Amino acid sequence: MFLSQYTYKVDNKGRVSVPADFRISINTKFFNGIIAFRSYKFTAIEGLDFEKMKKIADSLDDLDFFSESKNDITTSILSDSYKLPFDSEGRICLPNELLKFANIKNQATFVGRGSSFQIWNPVAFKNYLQKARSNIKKKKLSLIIKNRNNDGKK
Amino acid sequence: MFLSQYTYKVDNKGRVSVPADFRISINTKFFNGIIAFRSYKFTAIEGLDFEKMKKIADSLDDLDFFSESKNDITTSILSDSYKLPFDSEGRICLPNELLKFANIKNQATFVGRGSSFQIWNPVAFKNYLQKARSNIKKKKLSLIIKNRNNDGKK
DNA sequence: TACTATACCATGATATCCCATATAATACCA
DNA sequence: TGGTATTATATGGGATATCATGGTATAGTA
Repeated sequence: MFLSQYTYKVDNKGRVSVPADFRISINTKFFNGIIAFRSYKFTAIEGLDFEKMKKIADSLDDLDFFSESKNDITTSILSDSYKLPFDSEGRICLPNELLKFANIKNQATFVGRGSSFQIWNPVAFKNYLQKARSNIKKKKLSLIIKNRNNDGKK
Repeated sequence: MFLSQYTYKVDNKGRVSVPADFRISINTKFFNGIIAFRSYKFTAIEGLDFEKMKKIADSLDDLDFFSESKNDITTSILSDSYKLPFDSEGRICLPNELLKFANIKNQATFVGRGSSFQIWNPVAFKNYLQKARSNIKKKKLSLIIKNRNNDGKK
């Protein structure tokens, strides 16, 4: 499980160390590295392991070359994804297209999200985190939701 | 699994390098190359390996023998498909008929789609990708996928 | 013979591997 | 508990191999 946050340097080759703690959570049976793609909600990079991406791909793949609706999704998820292998030091090399999208330059923040993680511009993430916290305080939504989930739903 | 996109040059003989990353995903047990045919939904070329083509052929074979439309599909897929072998450098030679159909001239973009891939005119694909992205944002399809993933599969 | 297609060889750019070092975390020992 | 040794981890740079691409040669074909 991916937890907490780590901020590391991005060198001039685009290389970043993946947090050692994240690496032990990554299933490297099929591919020794991670899959990365643009987030749909945030200006950040989504990261997960090969196994999880394969599940997503399989659910998209009904070997149906004639279906219309799934084509947009398949294209924008799978064609926009990158296989990023670890080097012997546990680093990955982030492609320019992703760096630009997430506005990452010299530093990157790895953010744990349970079964996946994100890679942010450190400042952007700090801002987002602050906003998220104050939202929670204002509305105290987190508790309400949790309670509703515990009793109300099956 | 075929992921991400690669844009390569097409030389005056019609030769293109198949992305190295795609090559390792291609099952070359039965045929050292790919199968290519016209896409039905896009102005692009569909690509897959021999094994997957065999699965498609088998699944078509199981369909109703007397259904007109399915016979048409079977005929047009199987008779319009090309076996394109790799040369020693991992290139294929795209037939003129496919190049013309997909409007490919000097450059071609290989697009990963999980268990298969497509070959596009780079500009045409860029336009389509942009459209697909905005469609997803509009309709919030990303959520639909996530949900399908969680409960849909056993 | 002319034309096409396939096999073979060459090269430059880029990404990957490998080694070196610093710093932080941990273990060990007094 | 305090201090030192040892390991793990992040980071940097240079060497190496891979890969895309161009060209030439050979075989097949009409």
